[in-house]
Amino acid sequence: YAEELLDHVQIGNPKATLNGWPDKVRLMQENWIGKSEGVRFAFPHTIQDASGALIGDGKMYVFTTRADTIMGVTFCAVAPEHALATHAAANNPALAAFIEECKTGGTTEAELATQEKKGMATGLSVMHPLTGEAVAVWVGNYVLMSYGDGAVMGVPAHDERDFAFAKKYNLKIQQVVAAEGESFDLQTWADWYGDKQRAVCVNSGAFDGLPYKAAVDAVAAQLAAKGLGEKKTTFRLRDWGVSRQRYWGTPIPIIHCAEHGAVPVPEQDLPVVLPQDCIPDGSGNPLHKHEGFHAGVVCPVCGQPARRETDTMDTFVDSSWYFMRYCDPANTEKMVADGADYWMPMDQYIGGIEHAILHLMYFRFYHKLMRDAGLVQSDEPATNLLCQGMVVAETFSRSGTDGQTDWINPADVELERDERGKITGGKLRADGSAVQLGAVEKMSKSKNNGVDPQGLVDRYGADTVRLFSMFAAPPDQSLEWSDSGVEGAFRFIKRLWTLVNTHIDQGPTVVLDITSLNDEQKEMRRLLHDAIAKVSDDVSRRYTFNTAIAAIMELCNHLSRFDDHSEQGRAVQQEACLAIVRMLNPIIPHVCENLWAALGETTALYSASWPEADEAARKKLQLELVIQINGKVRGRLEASPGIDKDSALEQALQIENIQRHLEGVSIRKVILVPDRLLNIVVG
RNA sequence: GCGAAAGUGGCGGAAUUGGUAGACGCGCUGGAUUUAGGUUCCAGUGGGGGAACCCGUGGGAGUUCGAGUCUCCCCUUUCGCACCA
Repeated sequence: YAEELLDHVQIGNPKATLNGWPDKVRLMQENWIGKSEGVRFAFPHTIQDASGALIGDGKMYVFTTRADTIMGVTFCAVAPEHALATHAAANNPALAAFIEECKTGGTTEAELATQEKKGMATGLSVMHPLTGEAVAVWVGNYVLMSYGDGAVMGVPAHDERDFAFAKKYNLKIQQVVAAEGESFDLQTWADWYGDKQRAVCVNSGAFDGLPYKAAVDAVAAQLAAKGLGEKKTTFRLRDWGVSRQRYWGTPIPIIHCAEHGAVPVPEQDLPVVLPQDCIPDGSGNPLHKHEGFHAGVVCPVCGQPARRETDTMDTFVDSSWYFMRYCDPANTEKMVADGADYWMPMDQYIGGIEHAILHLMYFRFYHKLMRDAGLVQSDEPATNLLCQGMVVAETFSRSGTDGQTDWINPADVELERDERGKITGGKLRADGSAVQLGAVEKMSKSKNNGVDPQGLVDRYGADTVRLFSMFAAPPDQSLEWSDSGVEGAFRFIKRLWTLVNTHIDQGPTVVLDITSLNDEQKEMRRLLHDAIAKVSDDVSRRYTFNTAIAAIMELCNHLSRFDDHSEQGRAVQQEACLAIVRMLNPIIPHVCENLWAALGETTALYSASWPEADEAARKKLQLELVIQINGKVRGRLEASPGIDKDSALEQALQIENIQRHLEGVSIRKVILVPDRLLNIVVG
């Protein structure tokens, strides 16, 4: 499935269907799948093992993306675990010791990054597939058994790692690729040596003059003619071993019989259920030692006593399709039923970035597997993906009595600020002692900077905590926790409550008659319907709930200044209040349900429709045109929408400040951005 | 080492298609109310300057009438991968 997993997720691939996924995740999956197109070919040899058989049938296979440089091969390197390495080490204690050293080498990131490229000659040689020359085989600590065939061709002139290796061990460096305007220097590596784009073959006989792609094709054709190789696509993605020696996983329904081997549990005996009394003691496979799990188990074929499979499945197996059970919760007969056809693929999946290449790869793979088993109709499990950010908070510390750092919870700290308001440190609430301000970090037990939302829910209510969480940052960014930010959210809710109730206290309103409104009332409605349009777009398309809330706050600020107690003025207020309550309902539902009823509505708020922007109401009566001179703002003027360049310029020239800036210079050009700005270019 | 993203006031963040940088909120300053604290309300709040104005989106170049936004180089931070032939 590697190819299909790549095609559907790859950015820019015509077959891609996951365009609603973040680019970051798509790229991570692409790199993880690691598709690499090249040539797999063999170096023939006559090396025999102890029994006299040819090792690998006399062929040492390698994989390369640079077949065009095949005439520059001056050595080969194999992984320490390679059969040829093992063979050579049998009579070579120094080599055996080197191989052991490679195996014990560190595998941490830091160790790998600094680890030196090391090797040792095996004394063996293989034959170059095209020239027939002998090529020495080395063991290299940088060659991975798990990728390709565990062996590589060494072309030091055109691979940076091979170059370093050849320098270190005095191996021959043979230039076989040239680039226009560059000269090759045996002493120092230059980036162009390995650049496919600029490469043209030289010193390569029949291939001379060919650019990269043509040379690869020609080399592959020659190798194929000799029966030694062909073009091949290699993937970094490997098989998924689903079994685990764990108690807590889905049992694998297999019975092991001494005579018949691994036999599937008959369907009528499914499901195999985990024993409830198994207590893992940390040693060995817990189910293997649990006799009750095997009691009475017989081979389905011969009926003789047998034992169950004791490995369980990786929990990633379960998380790869659990969500489809929600589509048909009452169905007890099938793995998935008709509901999955209706609901899948899911429109929006939300999860942390930490799942980018584990769960999110497994569940895509498993979905394709289920599709090919006829269980689901779709190709992919989720159309859109949102990776939410983490919650972070400031850290506070002080030195403890024994010299170690004590981390103080932010809830116990009184902040100290300088006159600008910058936080400089803090004091412990309990005893007033100074604490040191640290970095803003992911909430954790070790840094003691976690905040319990329950305490805030008790104090301010769930709506306040919800509002702050949505307002503090866009959902895909990390959210910095701030107690004063929570208080700000609480203040807004109180202001909203006062705003709506002040309106309600003035009594019932009449039906809005938009034809009879004055300019101020029209302007208030324009602000309202602009806000509805923005909030609708933010919530449904952009998922920027923080800016949606900001737009509603702004609208509330305008509405509290709209002091119109006329019948139609109050009708406008009623329209605005009802729209605000509906827009805020998903975020602060408890408050909104109350306000909705108080505004005189008798149906439930959750069944009310989302407000729609009235485009006619959004037309501006007057607008402010910014006047720039050479791109700098020098004035503004009140204008009617659709004002043309000439009349805008004419009016702009009346402005005193504009006149001053035009003294002694001539106008070269005038640019009008309709209804926004006028730029006068002078020189 | 490779790949990706980001860098905007004191802070979280806004600026959606190259068109008024700093929306909204926090914090801070001043004022009103209050016995006081808290709450609430009003005004101010990027920097410099008396003002006109100048400077300002990590640094440096460039494209453009116009750049936070586009291009190139550099710096820093964060994330991902790990010798991938």
